[in-house]
Amino acid sequence: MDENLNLTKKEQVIRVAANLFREKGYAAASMRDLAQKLGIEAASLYSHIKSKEEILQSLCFDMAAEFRKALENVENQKISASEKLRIGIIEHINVMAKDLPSSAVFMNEHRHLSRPFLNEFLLLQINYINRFKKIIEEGISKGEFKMNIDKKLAVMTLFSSLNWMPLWYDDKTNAVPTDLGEQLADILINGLKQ
Amino acid sequence: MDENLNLTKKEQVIRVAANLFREKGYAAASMRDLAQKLGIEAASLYSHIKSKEEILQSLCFDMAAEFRKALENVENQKISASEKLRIGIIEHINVMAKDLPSSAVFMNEHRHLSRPFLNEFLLLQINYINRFKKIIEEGISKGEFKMNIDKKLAVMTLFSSLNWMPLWYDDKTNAVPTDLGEQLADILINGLKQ
DNA sequence: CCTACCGATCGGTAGG
DNA sequence: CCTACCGATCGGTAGG
Repeated sequence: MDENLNLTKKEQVIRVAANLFREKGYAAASMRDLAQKLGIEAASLYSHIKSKEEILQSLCFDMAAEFRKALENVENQKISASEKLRIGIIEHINVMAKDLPSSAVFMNEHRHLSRPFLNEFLLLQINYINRFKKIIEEGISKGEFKMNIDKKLAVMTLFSSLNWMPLWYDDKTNAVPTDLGEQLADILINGLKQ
Repeated sequence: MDENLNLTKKEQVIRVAANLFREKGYAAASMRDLAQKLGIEAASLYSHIKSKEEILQSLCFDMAAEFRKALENVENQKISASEKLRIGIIEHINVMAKDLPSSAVFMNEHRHLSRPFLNEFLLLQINYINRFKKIIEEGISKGEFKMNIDKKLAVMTLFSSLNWMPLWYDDKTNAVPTDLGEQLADILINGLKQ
């Protein structure tokens, strides 16, 4: 079944939960489903985790931390805005590709976080988006990007493409993550047009 | 509360349900929630609808039909592929803007359809995506678009941007739908670069 | 459209 | 990690 690798039992629970939450959605996935996939009784889950929501919190905030870390390495480099955008996209996609189920949960299920965790999560997300927006603004002010772009639309287009990827990307048939990132950056920066 | 307009009671139920499903997700939204928003008892809902899922089916398949209809008007025009793509995007966004809650449900909640409805829905969706893919392929073969584009990536980028829009678009602060469509088409076709 | 209610399932706990 | 179980809530029906 699932490889043990070097994961603690708690990590295994969270890993299997990520797959389940992605598949059925958080609300529709029951702890009994999760227990069954792990080969134990539902009550036994609670020796490893405090609650169903604790799992969701781990998944959402751990992914958020990964994304933030990856972007930090990009922002302070002395390169053009297009280059920053390109590398930022590649890094984001690489983070997702390392854990597609968690990425899908991060994107689609975070709304089931309870307060105050939901608010905290949304703040992190807005902050991350704004950092990409600044890169786009830098590109505009330096004359690399067109002046008349709708910045909000541009950044939401970028994020939509990035976040949707875990829903259709397949390791087996698609390009390796870095190539995919390169191509996505190329489409957004240079367009489809010849 | 909610305007009556000229809607039948069933249509009112479905309309309020769209808002509720968008807000909480289909699985987490209860029929008691829905009844409360309508000012009636949960049991009374069943004089108007057969089941919770019937509502989801209406929402998903009605939106699907709207999208298909809009695209048909575009495909057979004798215009360039870029023009078809541009108009196709604008039409898609106009359909969504007419009913943002249903659009959000269409995008995010269709996976809760039971079989065989889920399969039927997915076929419609794949068909629709393929029709956009053909426009992109036409653009490539006619030399309008770059030859070395990853067609699947291009079409998924397009769809991600389109489908994500109901989650952030706000009638009050954002551009009118047609302008938004124009700008999105411009970003995808011409890119951000100066 | 209501009251009254059903069986099923939910997340979680007690105690070992 | 298990058995046994809890109160709450779910979608839905019967009968008016």
